[in-house]
Amino acid sequence: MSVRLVVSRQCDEQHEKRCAGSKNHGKKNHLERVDAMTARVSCNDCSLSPICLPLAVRADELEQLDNIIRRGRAMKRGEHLYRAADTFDAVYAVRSGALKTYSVSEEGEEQVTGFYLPGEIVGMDGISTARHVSSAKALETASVCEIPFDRLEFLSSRIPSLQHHFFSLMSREIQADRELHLLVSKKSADDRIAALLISISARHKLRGLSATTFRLPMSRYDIANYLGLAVETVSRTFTRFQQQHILRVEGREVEILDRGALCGAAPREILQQPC
Amino acid sequence: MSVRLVVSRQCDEQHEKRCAGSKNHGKKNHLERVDAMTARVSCNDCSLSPICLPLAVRADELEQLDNIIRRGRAMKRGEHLYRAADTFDAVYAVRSGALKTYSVSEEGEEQVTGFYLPGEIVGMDGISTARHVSSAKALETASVCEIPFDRLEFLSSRIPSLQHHFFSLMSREIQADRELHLLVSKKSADDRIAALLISISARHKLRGLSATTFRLPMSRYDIANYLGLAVETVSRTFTRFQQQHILRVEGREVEILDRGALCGAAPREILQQPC
DNA sequence: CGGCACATTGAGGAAACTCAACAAGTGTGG
DNA sequence: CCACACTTGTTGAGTTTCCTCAATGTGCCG
Repeated sequence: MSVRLVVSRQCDEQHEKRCAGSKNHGKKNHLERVDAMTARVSCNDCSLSPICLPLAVRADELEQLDNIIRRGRAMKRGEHLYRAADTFDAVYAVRSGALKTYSVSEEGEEQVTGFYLPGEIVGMDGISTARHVSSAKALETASVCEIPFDRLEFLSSRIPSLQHHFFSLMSREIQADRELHLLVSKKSADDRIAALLISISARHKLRGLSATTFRLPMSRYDIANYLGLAVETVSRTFTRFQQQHILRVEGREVEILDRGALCGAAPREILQQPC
Repeated sequence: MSVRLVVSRQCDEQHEKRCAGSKNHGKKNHLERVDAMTARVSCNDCSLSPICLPLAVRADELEQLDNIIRRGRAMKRGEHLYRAADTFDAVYAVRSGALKTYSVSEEGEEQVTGFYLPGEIVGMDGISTARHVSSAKALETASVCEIPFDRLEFLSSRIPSLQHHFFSLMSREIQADRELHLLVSKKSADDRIAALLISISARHKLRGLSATTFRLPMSRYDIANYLGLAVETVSRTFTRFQQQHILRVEGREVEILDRGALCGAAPREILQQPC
C-alpha cells in the first residue's frame, strides 16, 4: 500500500509558468539553495502530513496530490508570500515557521486577519476574486508548500475525500472567523488575549509541541492589531497576567502557569476544545 | 477613517466568466411578492437564479441541480431553520424574506454572525463538523430552498463550474468575515453602522430593489449585537444620522439621504466599488 | 385595552485609547 | 567593536468613546 514518491518533479510546466509571473522570481534560486533539505521532502515523508492536506487522501491517491505540490519554498522574516491584488493561483501549506495575513485599508492602516502555523493552509480568501484580497507575510524564517489551485480543483473532482476536505477546511476557516468575531465584538481585552494564547497553545499541542511553553511568532503590535486592541493594552495585560501568576512572559517567550485562570478569562467556545 | 465591508456575502456581480450563460429574465421586484406559488417554482423560473446557485451551471446542467433541491420551505418570523448542534446535511438558499445566523456562548450570550437576503446561501459553517455550529432563524416571513450537501458534493465533482462556484462562495464568506473583523476591531460606532447600511443598500440594489429606501429586516438589538455595540449606541447613532440629514429613519424603514456622507463617515472602499 | 417586545433618550461611569517618555533589543556602518 | 538609528516593548497620565443603568415612549397582537 505504501507509495514511493519521487522527490524531484520540481519544475513542471505549471511551476514554470507560475514562477515567471511571480514578483519574487529573483529570489527563487537563492531560496531553494537555502532550504535544500526540506524542499525535497515528499508529503509521504513529511511529519506534518497527519494534520495537513494529505490526511484527506488515501495512500494510493497521495502521489497525485504530491505531484501537484511545489514543496519547500523558503521565506525570510518579513518576506511576502503574496500581496493583495496579486493574481490568485495557488494556496499554500505552511511547512515551518509562521505567517500572518493582513489587509490594508485605503488610509493605509493594517488589519491582521490571521496567524498560520505549520500544517495550516493560507490563501483561501482569493478564490472568488481570482486575486488575493489580503497579503501574507512571514513572521519568521519559514517555508511553505505551494498548491496550484486549478490543479487542486481538478484533483478534487476526482478524489471526493479531497473535495470534502477542502470544503471542510474553508468551513473551519469560517468558523474560526466567527469565533474571532465574537471575541472582538463582545469580550474584554483580558479575554481576547487569553483566548489567543490558548488557541496558540492548543495548536502547538496538536503538533506535538509543548502546550505550556512556547515562543509567540508575532509582535505585540500584531497581537494588538489582530485582536482590535492598542499595543499598550496588550503589554499591560501581559504584565498583569504575570503579576497574577497566570503567565511567565519574557519578550515573546511565554509559559502558561495557570491554564485554568486563562480559560476562565477566555470563554471556552473560542477554543473548539476543552481547556 | 475607512471601512471595508463587502457589498454582498455571495452575490456581487464580479463572477467568473462561467456565469455568462445564465439568462436573467425579468429580475424585477419579485422579492417583495411572496406568493404561495413560489414554493413550486423551479430554478429555471426563479427570478433569483442570476444571483443564486444556478448562475454557476450551464442551462443543460441546471436540471441536475434542480433535481436535488427541495424548494420553498416556508418559515414564519422567529422560526429556526436549524440550530447549533443539529446534524448538518444541507445548505440553504434564501428565496424570500431574511434570516440571521447566530451562536450562543457558554454564558448564554448571543452572537449574531450574519444576515442573509434572498439569493444568499446559509449554513456553510457546518461542513467541517457535520453539525451546525450556529443557528439560523427567520427575521421575518421567509422561504428557503434546501440543498442536500452530500448531493451537492456529488454534483460538484461532476460539474467543475459548480465546484468552483461553491469554493468561491465560501471564499467570499471568508472575505466578508475578514471585512467585518476590520470593522468591529478598528472602526467607530458611526462607521460600523454606516457600513452595514451601505452593505444592505448595495445588496438590495443587486436584487433590483431600491438602494436608497428599504426596510431593515432585523431589530436594533440584532444590529447592535452583530456590530459589537450596545443597542443604545445604535439608536443614538440613527438619531444623529437623521439630525445630520444623512438618513431618514422611521422604525425599520430607512431612507438614505446623503450617501456620500455615509460613505465618508464610514468609508468608501467598503464596497470595492465607488460608493 | 393591557401586555410585551422594541426603540429612544439621559446621566454617569469605566474600559480601553491616545499621547508621551523611556528601556531594551537588533542591525548597520564606520 | 562601538556608536547610532531603528524597531519593539513597557509604563504612566489624562482623555474619549462607548457601555451600563434607568426611565420613558411607541407599535403590535391577542
